[in-house]
Amino acid sequence: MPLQRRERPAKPATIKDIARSLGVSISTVSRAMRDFPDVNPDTKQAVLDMAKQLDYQPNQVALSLVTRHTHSIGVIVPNLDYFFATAVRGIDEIALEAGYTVLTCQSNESYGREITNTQRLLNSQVDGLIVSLSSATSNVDHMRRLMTRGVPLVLFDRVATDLDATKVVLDNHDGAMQAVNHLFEQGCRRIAYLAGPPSFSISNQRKDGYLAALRQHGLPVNEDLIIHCEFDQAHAYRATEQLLASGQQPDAIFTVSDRLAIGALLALRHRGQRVPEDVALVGFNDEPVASLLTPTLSSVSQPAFEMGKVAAQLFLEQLNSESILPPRTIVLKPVLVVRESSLKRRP
Amino acid sequence: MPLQRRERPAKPATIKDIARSLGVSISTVSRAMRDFPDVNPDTKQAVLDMAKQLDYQPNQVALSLVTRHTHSIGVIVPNLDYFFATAVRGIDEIALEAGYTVLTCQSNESYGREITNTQRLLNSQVDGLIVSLSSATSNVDHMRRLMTRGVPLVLFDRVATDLDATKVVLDNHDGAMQAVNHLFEQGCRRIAYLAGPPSFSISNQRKDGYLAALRQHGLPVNEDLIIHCEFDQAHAYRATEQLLASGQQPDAIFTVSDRLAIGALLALRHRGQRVPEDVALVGFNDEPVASLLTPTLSSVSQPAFEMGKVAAQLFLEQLNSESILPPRTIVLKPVLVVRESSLKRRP
DNA sequence: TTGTATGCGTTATCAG
DNA sequence: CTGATAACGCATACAA
Repeated sequence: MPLQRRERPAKPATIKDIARSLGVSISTVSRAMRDFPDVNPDTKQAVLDMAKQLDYQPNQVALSLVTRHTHSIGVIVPNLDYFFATAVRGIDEIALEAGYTVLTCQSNESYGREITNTQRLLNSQVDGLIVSLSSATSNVDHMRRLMTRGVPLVLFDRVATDLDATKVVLDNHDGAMQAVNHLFEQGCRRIAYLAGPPSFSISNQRKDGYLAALRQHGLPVNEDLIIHCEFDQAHAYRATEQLLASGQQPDAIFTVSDRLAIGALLALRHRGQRVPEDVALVGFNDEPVASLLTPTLSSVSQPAFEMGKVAAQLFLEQLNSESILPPRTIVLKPVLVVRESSLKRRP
Repeated sequence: MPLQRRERPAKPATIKDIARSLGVSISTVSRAMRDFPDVNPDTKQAVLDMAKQLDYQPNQVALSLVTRHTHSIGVIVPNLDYFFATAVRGIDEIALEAGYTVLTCQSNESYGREITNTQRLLNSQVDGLIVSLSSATSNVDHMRRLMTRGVPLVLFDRVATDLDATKVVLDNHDGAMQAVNHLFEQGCRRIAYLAGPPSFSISNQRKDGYLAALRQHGLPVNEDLIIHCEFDQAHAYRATEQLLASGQQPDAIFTVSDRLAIGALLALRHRGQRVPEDVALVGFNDEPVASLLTPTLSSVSQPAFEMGKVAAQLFLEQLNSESILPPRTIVLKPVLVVRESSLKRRP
């Protein structure tokens, strides 16, 4: 006895089917469907009825082949953590109301995957790309090629300095300065910086801000208080332990992300250091978890949602322009959110 | 003086361009590109060279129009929180190695958006859909229509009971029982259940497990200890306050998600209730935040990544089958992770 | 081994 | 108001 198997249903109806069963030409159907002026109301109604009856759905692929655009935006992000998930929502928001569909891919912090994703999205004929680079990406020739080919492109957050493209970024320098200034005001003088990988541009911009703030307050720069580590909690934990074990006792740690701050917090706790009494702590990103930690974590807040929205707006602007617009960079301002982890003095 | 404007670059090269500049026919080019057996090695090399020289990229849209499939999978999720972001990574993992691209859309817990997304993805000719339903979705006719049209479909996590489709779900009943059993063993006898909206099937399955566990232990069911609220922290906070104010003092709260558990935890803390001494707490999802709370949160862990992978596998299986496979449901088992918030007794 | 012709579903141009 | 027909970029059956 054969397995229960339902049959494949009939192929989807096309305008051709509508035309045939109505005895009119396909061009008439095409026009009727698209609400053209010069079409007999009766035939139009008949077409619409038949379309409904046959459950007609326009084939976007065929349409794209003709019009050469798909009304879709390719988005490539390194991962879908809180920050990027929020930014993607921002992109989605704007895209949706403009009638665009957002196709999101994760590069998983891999250069190879970023290239694959770029290739695939492009072959799928997305109308352009909004990209945040993977941490492993140092060579941006693949992005450069896009621009050469005239593909609309907007980079956000993780951008390449040596690429002359439209960008949306955070003022990382300023964010770091806010954090360090705050720590200074709290009486901290030996402020450590827990950084990401040395190749990571965002991390370096924040480092510059950190250094600038130290200079501004006449504090010496102690290279031993600047630690680089991979971008996850476990590495931050080890890096912090190392820092404490080295005898370089800091009285504050500023980290390049909340995730690293969490690693640092756990290490501090493990070593019996009180936060903020012994060591104050400030993170970056202001993820929801910040307010749930004990102590609650001070953090530099990024307008992730806004960032996504702006990126999408710039993208659409570029798309709708006749000529290629000269690249520009929008810089958004971060805001320091002070919580318990850095409050040594009550005001 | 006119604005600086670069010109639009030339249109992308097609096989036709290659053919013309080589003086061969397009079919020869087509065959050479795809490594067909019967093509002269010399011409083949010439084609490949020219393709590189012209920076030829195959037009996926045109190809799709012919082959009737796009090698892409549409994914619709209610949001991109930790659970879904992880599940999407799982889908991505499997899809990538099978040569498929994943196009992710968020319904934002909106029924309307879910329909729009379905429509758009379908018109983009994705080869099928992997969907987790929005919380606002009660009518699943749009999914039913997909199935009628023979569109491969896999539902995961948030599925519809009245839809005979292929599904990947968690054994929610079992997860809830594990949680309540554990609380019972810890000496809790007045165990409250903080539920999601009454229409929410996952919430109800967990409720059934909760009730079953109570029965199993001979505990009475107290309807006042079952509270429904919206799916966010703020509502959970209010609901918990209400529960405490009502005089129905529970000695444990089991919540339908970690997010609700956090709301409950904050409310308990605010009311001066100690966790776990006065009220034990167990959440659901085991998000990373669980181990960062104070006290650390016991939670029922879902294999989100695995769930995504299985969903993608079932999807591909369906896609590669000649006939339409009879729908089946894969049930994954949750694991209770015990942490401080529910440990009244040290073993 | 290579070329020709046709079709995928739709829009657009040009005649009726 | 309506109908042919070419075109979009590619694959493929059929010829040569």
